[in-house]
Amino acid sequence: MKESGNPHRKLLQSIQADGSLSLADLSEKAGMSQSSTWRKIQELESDGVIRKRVTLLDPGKLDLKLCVIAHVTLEDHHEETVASFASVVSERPEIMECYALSGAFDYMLKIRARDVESYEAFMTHYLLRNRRVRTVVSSFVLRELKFSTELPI
Amino acid sequence: MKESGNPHRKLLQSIQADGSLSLADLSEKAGMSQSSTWRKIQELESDGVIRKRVTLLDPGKLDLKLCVIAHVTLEDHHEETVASFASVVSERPEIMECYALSGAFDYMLKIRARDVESYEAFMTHYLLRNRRVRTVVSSFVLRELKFSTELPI
DNA sequence: TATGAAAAGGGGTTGCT
DNA sequence: AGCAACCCCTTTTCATA
Repeated sequence: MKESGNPHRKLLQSIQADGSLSLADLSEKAGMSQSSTWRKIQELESDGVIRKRVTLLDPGKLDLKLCVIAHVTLEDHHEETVASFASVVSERPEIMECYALSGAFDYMLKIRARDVESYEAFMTHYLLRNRRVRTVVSSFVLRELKFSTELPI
Repeated sequence: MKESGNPHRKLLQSIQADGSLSLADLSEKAGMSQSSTWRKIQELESDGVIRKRVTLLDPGKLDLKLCVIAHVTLEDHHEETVASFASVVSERPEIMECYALSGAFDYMLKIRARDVESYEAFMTHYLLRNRRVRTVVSSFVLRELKFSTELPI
């Protein structure tokens, strides 16, 4: 919340798109000095605008051929029920994304697994076995048309 | 595809989790020499296992308060219909993820917008106005429980 | 040929103007 | 905000098995 000038937006766009750019590259793209660019990045980091830097890997090349979109409803919304579900979500690395939703389902999950068998095993073990989970509807991903981490800024 | 030893897995996990780690950090975590670590990373990059390095930004801090999960069905699956939809998906930055699904709906989309009004505008303009789109069911994200780019390896 | 060590170079970091 | 020095990290080269 401040001066949202063009250079700062340019900077954000650049670091979003490519985390390996050098300060020289970034300052050129943003049209600001190397010093200001560096200081701005520090500011963005301490303000939490920059969450983290990561390396994106190719699931297919790492034997994670299966991606599933699962919709879940719980039996109730008591605090303990919700907390128990949330803890499964945070603990299991197969669950890559999870959102509480408005509408017919309580949650949407994006899950990655090696194959159908390992997904079946994961699902039975961590979701279906849980008495608090009422329904799970799984849709298999046939094709990934887009996966971007770049926010529309 | 070859010797998938523990050190290589450790390396992949480390670069996934933190894209800002130095070679010294990475080689220590993986338990291999700096040289081998460097060479392995080069290999992973040219093999396409490493897709890209990015910086993750906080949507809330950038006035993108709204996240929507939308499910779409098309009127038909003729090549041109599918291609036209795919081009909208690839062009619009608000659409951050899109997957072709098995089951009741053809596609699932994750969309980010500033607020309900701008989402409504985007949706009307790019989805509902498209004659090839039969239905769009939007679920608003009430809470993000998890968003991870780390594959379960 | 593959691996590790250590030199050489470039870029990030810091202080000063 | 810009400049420049420093230092660390990346990258290359060389030596060894």
